[in-house]
Amino acid sequence: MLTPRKLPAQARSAATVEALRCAAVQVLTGEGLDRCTTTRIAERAGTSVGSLYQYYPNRDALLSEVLERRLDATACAVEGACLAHRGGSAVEMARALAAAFLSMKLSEPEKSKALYTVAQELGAVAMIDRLRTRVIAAVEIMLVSASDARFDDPAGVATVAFGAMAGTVRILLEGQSPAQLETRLENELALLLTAYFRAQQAKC
Amino acid sequence: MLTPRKLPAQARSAATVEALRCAAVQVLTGEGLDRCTTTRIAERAGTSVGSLYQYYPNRDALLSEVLERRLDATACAVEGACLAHRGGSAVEMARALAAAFLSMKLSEPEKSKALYTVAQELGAVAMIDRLRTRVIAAVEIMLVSASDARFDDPAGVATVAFGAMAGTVRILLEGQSPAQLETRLENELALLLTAYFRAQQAKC
Amino acid sequence: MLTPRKLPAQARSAATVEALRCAAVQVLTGEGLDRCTTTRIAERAGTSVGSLYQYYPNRDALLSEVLERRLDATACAVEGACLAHRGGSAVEMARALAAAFLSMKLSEPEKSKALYTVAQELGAVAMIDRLRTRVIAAVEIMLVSASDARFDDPAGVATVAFGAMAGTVRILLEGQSPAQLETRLENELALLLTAYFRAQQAKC
Amino acid sequence: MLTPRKLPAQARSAATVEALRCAAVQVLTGEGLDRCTTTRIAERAGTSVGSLYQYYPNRDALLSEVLERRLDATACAVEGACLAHRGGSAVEMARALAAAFLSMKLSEPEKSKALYTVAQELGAVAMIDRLRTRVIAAVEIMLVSASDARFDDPAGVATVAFGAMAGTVRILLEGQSPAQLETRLENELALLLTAYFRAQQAKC
DNA sequence: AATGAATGAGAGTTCATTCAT
DNA sequence: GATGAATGAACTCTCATTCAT
Repeated sequence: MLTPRKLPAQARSAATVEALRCAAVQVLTGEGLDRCTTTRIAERAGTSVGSLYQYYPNRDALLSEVLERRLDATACAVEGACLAHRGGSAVEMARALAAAFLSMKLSEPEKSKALYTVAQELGAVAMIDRLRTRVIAAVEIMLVSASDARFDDPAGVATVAFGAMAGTVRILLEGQSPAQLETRLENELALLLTAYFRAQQAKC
Repeated sequence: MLTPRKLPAQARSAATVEALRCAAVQVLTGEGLDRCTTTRIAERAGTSVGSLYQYYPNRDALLSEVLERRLDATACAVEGACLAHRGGSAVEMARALAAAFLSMKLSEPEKSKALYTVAQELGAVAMIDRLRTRVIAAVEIMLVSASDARFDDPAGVATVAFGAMAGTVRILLEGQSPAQLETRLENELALLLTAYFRAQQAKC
Repeated sequence: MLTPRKLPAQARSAATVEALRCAAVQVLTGEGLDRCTTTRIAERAGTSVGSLYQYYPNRDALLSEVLERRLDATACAVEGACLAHRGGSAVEMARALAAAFLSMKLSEPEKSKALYTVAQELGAVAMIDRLRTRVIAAVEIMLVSASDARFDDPAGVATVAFGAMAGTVRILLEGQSPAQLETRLENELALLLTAYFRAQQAKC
Repeated sequence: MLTPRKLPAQARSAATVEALRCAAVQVLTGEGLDRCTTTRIAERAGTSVGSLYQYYPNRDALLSEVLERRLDATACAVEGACLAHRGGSAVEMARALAAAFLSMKLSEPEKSKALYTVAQELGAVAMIDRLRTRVIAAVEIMLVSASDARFDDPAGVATVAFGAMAGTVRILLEGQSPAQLETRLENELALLLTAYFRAQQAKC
C-alpha cells in the first residue's frame, strides 16, 4: 500500500504531514537514501516515528508521495505550457517545452537529484511511467495542433522530444553543473527540439 | 574501497569471479536491488559468501564492477564509432552514434534496466561521471573533425547529443518497450542528431 | 565511541540499561568473553539486541561501562581510605590500604575475574590507566602526609605498593582461591606494605 | 586439543614451526589479538594456512604454545635463580628474585604486553596457573633454605612475593613505562622483598 | 493524538577450518 | 608436504514497524 492512510482532516495534521514531506526531502538531500530512515525523518520534522505512521502506512509511501508531488508539479508545468501553445508554431512549442521543463528541473537541483535515487525504489517505476505517459500525451496533443507542422507519428516524436530533454538535464544534474548553465541549456534544448520538429516535416 | 581485493590466481578463481558477476546481474534483474544481498548473489553463483569476500572487499565493489564493465563496454562501442567516423559528414556521424549507442543499450535490455538502479548507489556516481565524460570527449573530437560542419561549442553539442540519446533510451527501457522498436528508434535518433548538428551550422 | 548513546529518559529505560549491565556481567562470568555476544547479553537481560543498541553505540561501549563502574568503585574505595588516613602513621596507612582494596576486589570475586578479561579489550587500556593513575595519586598524597615517615619518591612508592597489592590479588583470583583466604591475605598485605614503607625510611 | 599435533620430524618442519611462532608474536604485537588471524600469521611466516594446520590443531594451540614458551622461559629463569641461591641469605634471595624476574619481563616488553592479552583466552588459564604454581614452588623451596631466616608459611610468602613482583611489572608494562625505569625498579622490588622477608621473621 | 522504547528479522562481513589440487 | 580457494556459522549492527503509555 503506497497511498496515504488517511487524508489530513485537521490543520494540525496537515501541518505535520507537510513537515514530514519536507523533512523527507531534507534528509534525502542531506544524508542520502541509505540514511533516510523513518526516525531521522520524524526527528527532522519535529515529530516522532509514531506520528509518521499515523499518516503513512510505511516509509515508502511517504517517499513515494514526495516523489509523486514533484513529478506531478513537473507534469503540470509541461502540460500547462502545452495547453498554452496549442495551435502555435513548432518553434514556439519547442521553446515553451524547454522553458517549462527546465524551470522545474533546475530550480532546486539538489532535490531533483535526490529524487532520482528514490525513483529507483521498487514500486515507483509504475508511477513514474504513469506521469511520464501523461506528460508525453500532452506534448503529443500540442504537436498535433501545430499551425505550421504535421507529424507522421506525433506520439513517437513527443516521446523522443521528452526523452531528449530529460536525458540532457540528467547529465547536468548528475555531473557538476557549471554555474550559468541554465540559460544556455534552454536555448540549446529549444534549438534541438526545433530542429527535430522541422526534420519531421521534411520526412513527410 | 570499491576495487577488487585480489586478482584471481587460479583458473578456479576466475570462474568463481565470473560466476559472481553473472549472478549479481541475475539477482539484480530478478529480485531488485533491495533483495540483491551478498548471500543471495553467492547462492545464485553456486558459491558461498566467503568466496565473494575473497574477491571483493564488499558488496558494492562487486556491484560497481558489474556496472563499470557494462558502462565501459558502451563507452568503447561509442568511442569506436567515433574513431571510425572521424572526418566523415555530420549525417554519417549521427547515424553511427545512434547505431553504436543503441546496439549496446538495447541488447540485454533487462540488464541495462537493472543497472540503472545500481548506478544510483553512492560511490558509483563518480565512476559514471568519469565514463560519461570519456564518451562525450570522444564524440566531441569526432564532431570537430567533421568534413562538412563546424561547431561553435563542440563540447556542449556532444553533451546534449549524448544526453538526448541516453534519455530517450531510458524512457523506452523503463516503460514497456514495444517490440520492433529498435529499428525505428535508431532512425529517429539519427534524425534527431542530424537535425541538431545541422542547426548548429545555421547558428554560425 | 565508547560512551553511552543516550541517557534513559523514562523509568523503563533505566531498568533496561541496568538489566543490560547486569546481564553483561553474568554472561561474561558464565560464558567467557568470546561467547559474550550482544544477542546473548540482550537475551539474558530479557530484552532484544535493538534495545542494547538504543543505549550503547556498540558492544564494547557496554562492556567498557561495566568495567569502568567496577574500577571506579574500587578507585573510590581506595581514595576514601586514603583521605581518611591522611596524617596517620605508616602502619595505619598500610592496613587501611590493604583493607579497602581487598574489600572491593574480593567481594564478588567472579565478577572481578571476569572483568580482567574485558580489561584487555583495546580501548579499555587507556581507561584502566586513567583509573589506576587516579588511585596511585591518592595513595601518594596520603603517603606524603604520613606523621611518622618521609618518602624520597612517594609516587614510585605508591606505584609499587599498588602494584604489589593488585598482583597478589590477581594470583588468588585466577588460581583456585583457598576458602578463608580473605583475612589472612589482608594481614599479609598489610605486613608487606608496612615493611616496605619502613624500609623506605631506612633508605633516607 | 591445545597441544601440538605432531613433533617436527625434519629440519624443514622445525623451521616452519619456528617461523609460525615468531610470526604469531609479531602479528600479535603489531596488530592486536583481534587481527591476529591464522591467515595473517601464516602470511607473515611465509607459509600458508594449510601448513599452519599441519602443525597445530587450531589457532589457539599455536597461541598457547607461544605463550607457554614465554612463561616457561620466565619460570626457568626464576627457578634457576632460586636454585642458585639456596642456602643464601634473605637479602640475596630478594635481589636474585627481582633480577631474574625483571630480566625476563622487561626484555621485549612489547612481547610481554601482547601476551597478557593472549593469556586471557579461555583454556590458557589452567596453563598459566600451572606455570605460576611451579615458579612459586621454586621460590618456596628457596625460602625454606634461607640461612638467616625461618618462614612460618613459606608457600604463602612465596605467593605474595611473586604476586607483588608481577603486579608491579604489569602496571609499568601497561602504562607508559618511563625509560630508565628498569634499574630503579629492580632495586625497589629487591627492597620490597627484603623488607617483607624480614618482617616475616619478626612475626615468629 | 502523540510518543519513543522495544522489537527482531535480516543485512554485511569475518575468519577458523577443510580439502582438492 | 604445501597450498590457498572455498566454506558457512556466527558476529555486530540497523531500521521499519508496533504498541503501551
